Amino acid sequence: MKKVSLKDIAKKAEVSTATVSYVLGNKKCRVSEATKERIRAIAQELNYQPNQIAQSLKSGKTYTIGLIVADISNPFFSNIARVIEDEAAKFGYTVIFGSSDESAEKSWKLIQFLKNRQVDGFIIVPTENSEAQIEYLQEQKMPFVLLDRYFPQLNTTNVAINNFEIASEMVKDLIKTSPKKIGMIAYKNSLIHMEDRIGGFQEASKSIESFIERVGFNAIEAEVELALENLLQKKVEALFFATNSLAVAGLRVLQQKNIKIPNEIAIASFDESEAFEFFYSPVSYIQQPINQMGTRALQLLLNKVNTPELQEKTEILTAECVFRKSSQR
Amino acid sequence: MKKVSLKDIAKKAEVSTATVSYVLGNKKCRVSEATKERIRAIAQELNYQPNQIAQSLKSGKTYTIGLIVADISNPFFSNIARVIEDEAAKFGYTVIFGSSDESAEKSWKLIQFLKNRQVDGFIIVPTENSEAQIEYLQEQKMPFVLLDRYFPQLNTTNVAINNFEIASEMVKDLIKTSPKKIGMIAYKNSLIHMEDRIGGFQEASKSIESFIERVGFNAIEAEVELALENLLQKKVEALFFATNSLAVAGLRVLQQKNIKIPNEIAIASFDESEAFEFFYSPVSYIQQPINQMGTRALQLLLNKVNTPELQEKTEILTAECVFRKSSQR
DNA sequence: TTGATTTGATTAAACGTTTAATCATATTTG
DNA sequence: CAAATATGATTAAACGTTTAATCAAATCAA
Repeated sequence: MKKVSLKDIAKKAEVSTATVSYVLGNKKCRVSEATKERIRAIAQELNYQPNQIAQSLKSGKTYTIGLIVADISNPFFSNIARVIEDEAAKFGYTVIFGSSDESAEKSWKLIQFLKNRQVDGFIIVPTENSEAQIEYLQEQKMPFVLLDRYFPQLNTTNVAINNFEIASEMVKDLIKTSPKKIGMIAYKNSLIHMEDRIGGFQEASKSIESFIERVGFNAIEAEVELALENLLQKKVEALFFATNSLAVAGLRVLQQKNIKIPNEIAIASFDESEAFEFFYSPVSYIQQPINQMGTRALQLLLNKVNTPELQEKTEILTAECVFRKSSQR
Repeated sequence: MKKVSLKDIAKKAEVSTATVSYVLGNKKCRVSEATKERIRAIAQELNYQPNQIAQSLKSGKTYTIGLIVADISNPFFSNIARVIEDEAAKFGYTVIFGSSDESAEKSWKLIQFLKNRQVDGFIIVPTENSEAQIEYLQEQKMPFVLLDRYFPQLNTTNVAINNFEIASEMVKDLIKTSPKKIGMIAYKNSLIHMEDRIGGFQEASKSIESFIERVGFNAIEAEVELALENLLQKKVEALFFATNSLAVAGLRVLQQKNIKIPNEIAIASFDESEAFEFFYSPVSYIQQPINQMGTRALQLLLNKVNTPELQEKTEILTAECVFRKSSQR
């Protein structure tokens, strides 16, 4: 069952492919109504579907965008992917995605890969040390939007949240019962979102003793356990997790060590997780505006795709604190 | 910064585009080493990247596969997507995905959409009433593999799990302390995976009184609450959830109604969820072999893509029961 | 009636590749 | 030394579209 092309329709209708193209493309052109009808009927009959590859080659547009996230299996990113997918579909765009695993090398491979596939633009959650990749895209005049994180020294279009302020707000709540020591578990990641979360933590806890433990991306379980043990030795009375993955790993350890939350230690976390609500002491968390993040990123990208010389801008959306029992001593 | 094409390299190297194509494509051909070197150097210098769109148009292959899941934001599917993505990348394939939301209409739109984008094949988690779509793909000789569910009456290649047996095993464990009544909450979905889970439940609980409540996909929260209330009225002493989403909604209600698990009611669920482990009485669940499901589906698809007349086959992988406290009375 | 305009459609080139067929030139063979 | 072969490269068509340029015939105006 060969694919039906314009040529097939043209042959059957005894006209040129150009005529068929004009008619099916609804271009303004001079073709008699009779011929139009005939062509449309035949197209319908043969169930003609235009070959987008050929269209893309001609037009230089693929109506495809590349989405690079840290890890599509992380609910935060899969939820954002879902939003972007839905929003893109509204405008006739398809989404191709890839996971960088926070590795600049993988990220570069993905960029090359997707660029060869001629995506019209990128939405990228950048990894550490990927500045050069971003600058490369700029040189190539390839439209893109950075999401979740960005590089302050680079003039790019970004969609992010008020990490510093919201972390500070959450931590202030965490220490409102005046503990003497507080701890934070964050990733070993120098990107702005992480630094801002840490900055907010420090700002809010500057009046008391604070400790920060940072773990790598690889052996989260083991490293978080170690980090937590260090903090327990310091006798922290409150604990702030920089992401949901860290919190879940942390909860596991806390539960296992049978530490009473919030009485012995009050806790709160960034991001959401289904686990938070069912932990015996429901976990306070910072809710990111995922829908907005996805739709804005896509909107800004499409703007750039359609208007190349647009000014770069950074959009900072506001997250919200959801207070539950885990932080109320 | 226009894109560099074979033509640009050819001009600079003062040879024909054909020669450049042969050299960069590493085809066996008769070109002197000197020329080869010159061409390769220029390609490197100009940072030539082949235009995959043009290649695809010529070859009829896009090295792209379409993945249609029920909902990419559901961890079960995003995890599978991740596995498929990684596996596909190994073979130089890209994944384009879409969420059907269990709607045959959306599924059809996605199939059309992806087909126009000339994907080489599909991995589809089919929705109810999409048999015609599947048959259409067969007529079109479009390679595809069905995942998670399939239509027994259609001769297709499928990757699924032993839903009946594993559900039966879990339910048998659930009733080993001889409760008199057991309930199940399932989706209103006539597809085989759901029917088999229900079948396994019935088979295992045939010696006692059993009740089945089925809820729609839309207002899960409200419907699950209603279903649960019905079952509570029947005074069931054990409860089996057909999926993680149903279980999470159910746990919410159970927690709110302050029902003691497992003492008042023993529970177990299909699928995993981060919530299960942190529920005060960790939830027993059926763990699906997600890695295998993804890799096998992709493998079978690539086999079909490369060997069109391959025989259809159904691969049934085995899930495992993970017993925790919630089912031990 | 002649020239200008409108109408309905075709031609041909282009997008960036791939690849069979062909063609000079150089080298080997008998 | 002529014929056969090997070497290094080019030509041209094709994939399925789009679209500017062109063309022939019919209609109109003067």
